[in-house]
Amino acid sequence: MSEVTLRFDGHEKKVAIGTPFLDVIKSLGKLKETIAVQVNGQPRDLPSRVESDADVTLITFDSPEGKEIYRHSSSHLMAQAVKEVFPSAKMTIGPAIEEGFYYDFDFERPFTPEDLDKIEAKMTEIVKRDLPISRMELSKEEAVKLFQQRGEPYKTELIEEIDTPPISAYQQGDFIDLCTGPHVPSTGKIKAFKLISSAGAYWRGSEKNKMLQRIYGTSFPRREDLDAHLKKLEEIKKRDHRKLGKELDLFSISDEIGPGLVLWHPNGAIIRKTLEDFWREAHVKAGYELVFSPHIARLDLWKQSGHLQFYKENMYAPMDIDGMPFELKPMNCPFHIMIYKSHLRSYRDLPFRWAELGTVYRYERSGVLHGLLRVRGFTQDDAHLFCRPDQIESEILKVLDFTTFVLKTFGFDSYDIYLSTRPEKFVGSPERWEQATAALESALKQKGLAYQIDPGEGVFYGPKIDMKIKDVLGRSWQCTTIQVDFNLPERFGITYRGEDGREHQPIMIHRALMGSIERFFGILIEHYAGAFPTWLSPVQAKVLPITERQRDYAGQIQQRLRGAGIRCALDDRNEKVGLKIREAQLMKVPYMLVVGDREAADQTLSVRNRAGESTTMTLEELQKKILDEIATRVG
RNA sequence: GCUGGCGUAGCUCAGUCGGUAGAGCAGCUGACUUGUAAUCAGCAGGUCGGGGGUUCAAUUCCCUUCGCCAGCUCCA
Repeated sequence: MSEVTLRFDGHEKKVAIGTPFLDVIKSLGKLKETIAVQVNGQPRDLPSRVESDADVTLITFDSPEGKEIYRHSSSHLMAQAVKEVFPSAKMTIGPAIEEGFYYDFDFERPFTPEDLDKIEAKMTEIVKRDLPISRMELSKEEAVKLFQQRGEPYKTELIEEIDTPPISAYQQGDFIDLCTGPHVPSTGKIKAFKLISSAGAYWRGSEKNKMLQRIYGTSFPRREDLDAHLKKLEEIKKRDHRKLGKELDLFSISDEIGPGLVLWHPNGAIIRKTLEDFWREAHVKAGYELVFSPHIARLDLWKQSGHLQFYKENMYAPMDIDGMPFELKPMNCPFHIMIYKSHLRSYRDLPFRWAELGTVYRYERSGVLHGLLRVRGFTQDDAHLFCRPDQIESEILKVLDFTTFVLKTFGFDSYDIYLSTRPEKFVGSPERWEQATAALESALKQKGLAYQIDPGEGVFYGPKIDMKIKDVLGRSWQCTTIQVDFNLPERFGITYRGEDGREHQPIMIHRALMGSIERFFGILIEHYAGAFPTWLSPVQAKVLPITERQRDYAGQIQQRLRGAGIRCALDDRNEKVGLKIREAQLMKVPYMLVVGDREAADQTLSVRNRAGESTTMTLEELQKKILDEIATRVG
């Protein structure tokens, strides 16, 4: 029998051709954690056999590939269980996703939580059977026949579209699913799993197709990892900005006003005001100028901008004013362009950086509205830069610096960045696209920011950089977008007088850092779990006198702190201090200032923070501490 | 928009297999003068999301409409 050499990371091993990788891994003592192998870069099942000399990497759950395989095998396990419990369910597709997996079934009714329990119990049983999972390869005809026999029409539809034979399928017990693999070697490998939810989903994601029943689940090799994940889901629930928004009295959305329209209560409004002040001040410091624009404009403006053509489905019906149609604005850009157009512009003037907290209204389908994260009226932290083509790169560099500064202020320092390039339908010349895309890319590189290219995902009018921030729970949120626009300058015919005395067309860059104030606020609520840093907290300190005897002293403290610019409240009700503390704590007030006879006598404060730690300090010390936290925006 | 679920007091939630509803918290009133996450007592509070239908009778059953939630799709 001939031998070949397998090269593992750091060592080699000679094995006989035809040996299953399973045996090789077993001999290395790594069978337990190994899910599959990569042979010369190709993922393979453990039961597959050694064919030739090769570089072999062990795939474990710790790698993204490992997770994918593990979850995909989990989805097969679930599908097998569903077929055993509900034989009439037709299988469709069931991939691994970010934090788990799902499988879509065509079933006569939605699955209930009780169904999920039954399915989960069946999964446990199948895991106990520890069925070997084996790969089979079939011709297209064989595959179609097989799944026809098994009564799986969706599978045969999928097979019909595959034109790279052979077609592979995986079998465990008498369950067979169409799949490219690889998979874990047996059902017993799936250790800890949980079915999370079920909901409708369209066949192939199109609402024209039949609604299928999707079951979401997740799985881990170790029980404690599953528990940690479930705990995180709990934590996410607890942080839901809609729940905290109500509890902390930050905002509301009223039926009587309409869906997707936000009321900012005083507690939310003061946070917004603080955010906006910070935003404006930072922009002025970064060389922007502030502008304002109206909420409606003549329909003709939107015709000229092209919004009426390209953005119609997000715009509201026009209103009639003195026989003239006007339109509620879905964007701010045309207004800023009109500011540009109000003068003759010279190349010496460029770039212009005009920023506006511009409130826009967009029609969103009712099913997509979601708290503050998806609304119909919102304020963009918008800016438009008008520059010469040779200034694109330096402007983008500045925007990137500025963005990271702004986001860091809120503790967002980890991003996923996407560079979207020219789509199939586009305006402007390919050369311009190339130039602008290169400028964006070069700026990202100079800043040392890691990014991914999203080919063809640019907007029709120009390439863009999108940044997703990662919150404290590791969830990502799309906020920042930086878009080059060749279209609007063209449509509005804006120009500047060049060095050569001729008219040139400026480049326009749209950018929003937070995206929208509403959405960003929603993200912040969840990010901070409602416990805002001192500079943002609606109430920064609350004086809690123990009895009526300390009323005067408490009042003086409040006045002093208020006078220093600190948002300080006073709870002088005839209540026990335990209750006052409880309420202030639930409202997540950063500093609770307990004053009793002792403090009044010593002219001190018993300062309790949100963590429940108390220290005694003087008013001066506390004031300095709070002012310092406000100034540095930490704490 | 689609599919499913839900809508009962300011909030969180019970309940009625059809006979017009109940708790805790919040609110109000009173007592208590209080030491680091809930003092006690009393009172009041709901055309059971809106409209229509079936019925002697609807919060309950049916239809419709609005809104919310989850998912799909789409996006700041």
